[in-house]
Amino acid sequence: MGQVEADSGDGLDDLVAARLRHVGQRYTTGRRVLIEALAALGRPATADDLAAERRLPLSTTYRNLATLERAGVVNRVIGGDDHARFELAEELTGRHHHHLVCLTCGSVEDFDAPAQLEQGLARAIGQLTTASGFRPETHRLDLLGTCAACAS
Amino acid sequence: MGQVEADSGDGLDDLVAARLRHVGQRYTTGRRVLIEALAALGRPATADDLAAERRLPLSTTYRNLATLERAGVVNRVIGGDDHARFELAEELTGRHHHHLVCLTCGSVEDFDAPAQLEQGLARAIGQLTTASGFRPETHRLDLLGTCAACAS
DNA sequence: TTTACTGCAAAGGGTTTGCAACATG
DNA sequence: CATGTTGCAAACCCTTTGCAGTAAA
Repeated sequence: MGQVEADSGDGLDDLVAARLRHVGQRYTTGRRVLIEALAALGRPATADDLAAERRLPLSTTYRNLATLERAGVVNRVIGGDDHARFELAEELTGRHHHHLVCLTCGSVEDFDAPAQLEQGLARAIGQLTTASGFRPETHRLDLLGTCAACAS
Repeated sequence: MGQVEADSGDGLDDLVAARLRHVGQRYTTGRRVLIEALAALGRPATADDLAAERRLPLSTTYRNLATLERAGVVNRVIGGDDHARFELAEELTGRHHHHLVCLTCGSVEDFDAPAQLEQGLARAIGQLTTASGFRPETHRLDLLGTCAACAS
């Protein structure tokens, strides 16, 4: 499918607005704030993080993150604890990546896999499709371990 | 570290008993039932599944699964919904594998990755160790999509 | 007989939702 | 004006825990 690229701030805004319109939703201030926070942070954040940093009510934060997820603008990420984390969808950032998950504090960082590994993955996934009834849409590759902060 | 193999039923029992003893816990009937159910099922199951099938109280099921996890006998698996899923640890089954996660119903199935892919993964992980402060311990590779049952 | 385990009921904690007021197209 | 959105508070639901009784070493 079409991979869309977003370079600077306002280009991203336009894209988000378009996607929201596409599912019959508005691009309100609260949602723009969330997008800005996610773009600025550059790694998966919990709803708590976002709500606290931008002084938003938790309920609205969750609701808007859900809406943005439905619009294909935000992705939910599974971390190391029971907090859901959110990041900008890869389609928006134009950058496929994976996650380093800290088993101690639950934090998540981004990490780029070598191209060769991605190719191997794609090949393996292609083979699998025929073997079982499962229809793969995407994959997630996480490295679980200890982050720099927790290792010290 | 040492990879332990478990062939038939009672060998597995002995292994589990040893691991439990090692953390000062007993191998009770309830725990044996859980291990049996997990071994019979052959794929990640929710606490609900296990409790319902074997007529066990949910609380005891959760508690025993936690104990078994602490003993290194059971692993917690992240699925497609908010239910935690559990499976026998790879050290016990002697079989490294990954998961097919259904985005529709949340179910999880096992799947073996090609050896070549695993090698590529190991290599990429090795390179990463030096590049960042993150210390990887293990990895998880999940294919997200639609299971055979939900595709129909 | 000491220590671990069970089962019930109640509490925890992240997430979602009902509802009335508000804002936006 | 019609519809989507907000914010508070309450509900939800998976999971954990306190406690009194039971079973195992």
